[in-house]
Amino acid sequence: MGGARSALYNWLVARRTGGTFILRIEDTDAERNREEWVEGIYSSLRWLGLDWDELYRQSERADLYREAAEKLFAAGAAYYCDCTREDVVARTGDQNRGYDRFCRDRGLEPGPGRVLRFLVPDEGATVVHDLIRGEPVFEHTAIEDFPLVRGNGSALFILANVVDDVDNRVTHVIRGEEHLPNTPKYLLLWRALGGPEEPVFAHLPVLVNEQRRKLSKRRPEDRVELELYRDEGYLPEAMINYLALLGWGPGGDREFLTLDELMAEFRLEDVNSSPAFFDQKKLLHFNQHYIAALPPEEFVERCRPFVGEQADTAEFQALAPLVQERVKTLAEAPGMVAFLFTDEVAYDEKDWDKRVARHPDAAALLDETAAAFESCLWDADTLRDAVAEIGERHGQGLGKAQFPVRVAVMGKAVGPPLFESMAVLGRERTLNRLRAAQARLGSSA
RNA sequence: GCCCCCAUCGUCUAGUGGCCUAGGACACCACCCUUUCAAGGUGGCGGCACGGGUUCGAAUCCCGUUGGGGGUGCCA
Repeated sequence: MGGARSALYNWLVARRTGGTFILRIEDTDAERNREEWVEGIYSSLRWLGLDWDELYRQSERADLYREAAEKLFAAGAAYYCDCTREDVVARTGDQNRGYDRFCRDRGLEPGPGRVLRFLVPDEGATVVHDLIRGEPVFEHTAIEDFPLVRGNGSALFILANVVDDVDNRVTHVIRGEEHLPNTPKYLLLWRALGGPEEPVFAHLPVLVNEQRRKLSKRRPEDRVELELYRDEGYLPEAMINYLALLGWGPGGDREFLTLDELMAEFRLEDVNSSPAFFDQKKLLHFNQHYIAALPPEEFVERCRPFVGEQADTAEFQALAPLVQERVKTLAEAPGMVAFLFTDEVAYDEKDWDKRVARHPDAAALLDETAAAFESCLWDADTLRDAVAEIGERHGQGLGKAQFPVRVAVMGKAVGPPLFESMAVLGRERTLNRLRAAQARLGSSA
């Protein structure tokens, strides 16, 4: 989720400035990389509609990184080190102290198991120019001699990133705030590599959960995978809109913006600097709004993965507008229209019990309604008037009187408007269901 | 521990020294509408963390305190 928000902001900046949006797969750690995760990135980005101009994987550029490492070592900007984590902790007595520079002057040559470390200057400080955070200063004494290359010869992420960013002439580094502490290292490396004009940085506020902790894949309840939302029937435009608002606002009282509007109005300089809670409830509200705003034909189209081929029927089409304003996700659509696609109504037993079995006049209501429906005109208004009149005879308002009919025809007490639904269902099927309900009620009584 | 970041209703935000007795949205509550459920409408609840400055005037600028978060990996 955080990555998607970062991607969106990057995409927005690239598109509005005529820049190039580069998708780079940072898979330098072969052991942790999984092909399905990479596929997940592609499909999620495509789902959101964030198209990329260039694509490459760092795992294909190892030669470039090796070359840069050799150059750094030759120039004395980096040195080899054979200390293990345990060695360092044993010497410093501190789990979180960072590397103690033990190997700086040992003159180690490259070799298996030896990491290449960047030699951070003892003096001075590095200033980060950040569009969102101003100019944080990092004293070099507080920066450890960080590793660039693993003992197995592969590049770590910071080396790969700087090499690629120099190579790509990257102008904007827009990423999560958790990377801010890496930035002085990035800058030191950039300069050591003789990079051209430095990029401008924008460190976005992190996305947090209810406990105000950074959203994490490790915590399933954080629900950070986009696929989860796609599969539950969230609309990408709702997700985009909501994500854009996490850390940024268009000013004034507007909240609903299309991708095009975002592109026109988004400014990195206006991004907030404090963490934002990813509120699934508000996302749901956005989704509901976007579903209701869909043209009915498109709603039907988008429901197909959830409703199946039956989504194409004229009955579903006819009811679509009434369904749209009653669902918050596309996944709820089947429950709304299932009654259209069956001959045998599946009763919700609770509703049947409460609204039919224990309804004082259910039997009479069902009988009279069935009789009236035999020959009346078949449109929603007529059907409503008929039931209203029958209800009146029993001293009941339409709100109460419709329940036995509703449960008989649709199987449950909640759903799309009854009379419109019956109009779509047709006389024969409606009558069959009323009779089935009469029989069921009679046999249980 | 050390480094860095952050601080307006519960949440996301508007607000960039006077337009603020702080506006909107989500959530929540009430009422209206109503064929269920929704949607919609109206109203309500609720906030500038605290303390010092600067200024005629501060939510807005400065300092400090407190609180929260991130980093501190041969992960990214």
